[in-house]
Parts: sequence; C-alpha cells; structure tokens
Amino acid sequence: MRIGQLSEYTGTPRRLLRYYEEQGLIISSRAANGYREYDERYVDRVLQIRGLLDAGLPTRVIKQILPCLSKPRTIHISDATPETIATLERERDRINERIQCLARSRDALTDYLDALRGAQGPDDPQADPVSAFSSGVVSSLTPEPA
Amino acid sequence: MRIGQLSEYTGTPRRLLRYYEEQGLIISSRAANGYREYDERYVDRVLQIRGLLDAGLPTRVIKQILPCLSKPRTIHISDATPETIATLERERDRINERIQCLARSRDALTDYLDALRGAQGPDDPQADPVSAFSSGVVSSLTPEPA
DNA sequence: TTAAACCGTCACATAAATGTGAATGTCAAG
DNA sequence: CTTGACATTCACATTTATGTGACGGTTTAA
Repeated sequence: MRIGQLSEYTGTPRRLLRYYEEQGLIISSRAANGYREYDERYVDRVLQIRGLLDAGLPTRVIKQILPCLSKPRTIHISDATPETIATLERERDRINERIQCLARSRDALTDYLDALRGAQGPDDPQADPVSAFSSGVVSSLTPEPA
Repeated sequence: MRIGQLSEYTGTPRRLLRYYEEQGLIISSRAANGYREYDERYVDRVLQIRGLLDAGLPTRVIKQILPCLSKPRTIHISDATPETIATLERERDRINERIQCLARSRDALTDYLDALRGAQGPDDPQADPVSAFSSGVVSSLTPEPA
C-alpha cells in the first residue's frame, strides 16, 4: 500500500509517516515513480510506534527496541554485542519504572473517582460502598482540579 | 525549604521547579524577600511530577490528575462536576492504554533478552533454559538493533 | 566591606514531535 | 488533454520540556 492508505489505516498524518522513516523507525520500498510502498504489517507497526511515542518514549529509544518487538522472533538474534544487551536491559528497566509510576497514578485516580462516586454521583448503580466523606481541608500543595 | 534545597533533594534543576510552578503543577509561598518557600512534602510531589512527565504525560494532564493523587484523600472531594469526572475517567483510561502498550513492549523486550541470553551470552549463571535458536531471516520491517 | 552562594525575573536557545504550505511530479478518469 | 487526487521534497512554524546566561537583589561568613 502507499502512504495515503497507511495514513488512513493508522490515523497518522502522512507527514509523520515520513518523519518516522526519517528517524529510522520504519523503512519503505519505493515504486518506480518514487512513491513509498508499504507492507500490511506496517499498520500494526505504526500503531505500536504511536503508542510508544504517546507513552513518552523518544524515537531514539523506540528505534532501539522496535526490532525486538517483531512477532516472529528468532530473527535478529546473533547480532548482539554486550553493550547492545546492556542498553536493552536499561531501557526495559526504564520502561518498567514508567509502568510503575503510571500504575500508581492510575490506582490513585481510580480510588479518587470511586470516592467521588461514593460521595455524590451515584448515578451509576455499580457504585462501590466506599465510605467517603468530604472535608474542607485543602492541601495547598496542588491547585484545584480543573 | 527554598528552591535550592528542593532542587537538590529531587535532582531537578531550579529552572524546572519554576517552570512547574508557572505551569500550575506546584505552588510556592514566598518569604519576605521574595524567595520561594516549600514544604517537605514537595519532595515527593516533585518526584511524582517528574515520573509522570517522564512517562509522557504533558503538564496539562498532570495538572488535572495531581490533586487526586494526594496521600490524605478525602480532600478536594465535593468540587467535582460531571465534566471533571468524565475528564478524569478519560485520563485514567488513557493512562491505562499507555500502561498496556508499555507492558507489551517490556514483555517483548524481556522475551528477546531471554532468547539472546539463551542463544549466546550465558555469562550469567542465572540464565533461563529458553530453547532459543537463531536464523538469518531479517524482517526488513525494522532497522537493525543498535 | 567584600566575596560567595543563594535567590529573583527576563529572555533567548534547543530538541523532539508535529502542523502546514509551497512547488512539483504522477496517475486515473472524464 | 485536463482535472483532481495523490505523491514527492523542502522548508518554515509551533508547542513542550528543557538549557543557559544576563543582570540584579539578599544572605552569610570571612
């Protein structure tokens, strides 16, 4: 498929697909006229890239770990220096830290929402019996929620 | 404490602490001379902010969810419009998506590393008995791992 | 009193991801 | 052949999170 198709399937502006290529995240073959030509597998690939970018990984890091994320593994093995391995391990650890951080926030957010629902918005009959009661104390550590 | 202390404790440049304040993520009281004055709780707060930023959340979103992440909950409850709740739920869902995406990548990365270790780098006596064997097939979907 | 180590604001610079448009080439359909 | 949709490259603009420095005030200690 060409860039327009891939753009449509992945909801990614053409500009960005070219940018990802420029950053070495994807590779395109060219038709005789110079048009980029993509494999169907690029749809998932691009969605994965976008997910990782959205999760805060820079293209530089994504470029490093992408080759390890292909479905049919048992490829790309054998070209691994100790430094490569160390780098990948470091990135994996960093990803783990991100996950932990996000999970903590998600859990706190969930608790907060549960408390809110328990306190005043029980329009949803699934509300948990969380004994939440409000006070007027304001921490002043943070601004008001929007 | 003043900004220098907070900067030292959190490993965050002064410049960024002022920036976070400018973005409404933190609030400082001012001493008579105009110096910013911080509570000790700001250390954890700033670390949390940095973690979320590093995980890809923009300051705009962090500002929204931060008030819900305070330890002593049961504060800030009662000022929640339905739109606020909907926004928070949406952000929670987005955070969840990020977590899923990162977890997938981490797992794939872990598998890859396990396979690598099984294939050639068993310097570590803890290596798992993963029956990994390499082939020369290259996907061409992605560049070589660095 | 002077120097060093803080603090303040202001402002310019940068890298990454992205938006947007110009100028042009290609191709399929009328 | 022309038009419209799609492609190309080039290039400038923008936003966000930062770095960095100028210039000046304050506090502390020699």
